[in-house]
Amino acid sequence: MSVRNIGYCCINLTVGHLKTSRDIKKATWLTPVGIELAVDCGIKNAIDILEILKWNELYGIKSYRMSSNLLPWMSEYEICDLPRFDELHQAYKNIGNYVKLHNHRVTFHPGHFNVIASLREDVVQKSIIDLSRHGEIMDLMGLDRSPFYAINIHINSLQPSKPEACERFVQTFSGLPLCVTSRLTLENDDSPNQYGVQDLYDGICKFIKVPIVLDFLHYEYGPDCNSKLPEMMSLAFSTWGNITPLTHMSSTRQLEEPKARKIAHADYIYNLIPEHQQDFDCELECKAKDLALFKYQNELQNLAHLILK
DNA sequence: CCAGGTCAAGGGAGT
DNA sequence: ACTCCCTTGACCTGG
Repeated sequence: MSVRNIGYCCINLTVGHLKTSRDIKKATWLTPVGIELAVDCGIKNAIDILEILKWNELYGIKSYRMSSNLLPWMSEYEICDLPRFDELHQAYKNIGNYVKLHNHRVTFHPGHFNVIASLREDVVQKSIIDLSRHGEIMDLMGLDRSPFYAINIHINSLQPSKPEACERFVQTFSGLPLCVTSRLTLENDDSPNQYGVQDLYDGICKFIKVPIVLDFLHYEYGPDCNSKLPEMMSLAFSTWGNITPLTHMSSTRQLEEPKARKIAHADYIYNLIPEHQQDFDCELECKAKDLALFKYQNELQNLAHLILK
């Protein structure tokens, strides 16, 4: 087996009381106590992240994507200026210590509003701030500045053209803080018009050190779909140096709801994660979260049992 | 207390 | 032109 660690994203459906995306709405944020409410959410979210990691450890799960809603409205302030910052920092340090002690891998997947290649300067600036906060939180956790702890995004712009958007991405990248550039990764898209592994490699990775996160479902529907998957895996994995590459796995929702759009994610996985001679980690993007991970592992065991017989 | 409406944000694709 | 999809369901109000 070349898949080393399989993880899930953000929500644990088994332990229902743990929440890591406590948030406040704009109207609440704008009240005089908005900032206290925001940091209170942040501290509670961080405490629950640690509880989820402990639960993961109990079940042998070493890979976990953290929510990007960890700290409400974080683009609106400097984290170190928050009231109760020491308390928040301690909660983050506890996470980082646990991650390192038990060899877990945690990542971020910041939202689609981050478009650092955007033609709109205001969008670029907001994206830089949001990505910086993600990097700063990982710094506060004491996590290495390495794409092992990936901050993974899409290019998310085709304007004014693919090559020019890549150029803008490369330019903006050089202005990002080290806490981001040292961890930033790029994921292949799910549409033939957008960015495949080859596009990312040619347009970005030849110029700056940004590893490619290969999403197996997106590969099916993206520009690379006529290429051989093993070759695309080799190409994506070659961008990781000596760091274990990260991948994403999911199944199309059409297998559960024929009328759903093919790029929508299913509750569970219906295909095996592809194999490769090189080890890699894999985050499952399933609506059923940890339940999907267990179901996949159980089916794998059944399969192995049948093969052995 | 619960159900339902609503929520900061970009961009592209499907209808 | 409008809705849905991606990332993260959870907040908040009115009954």
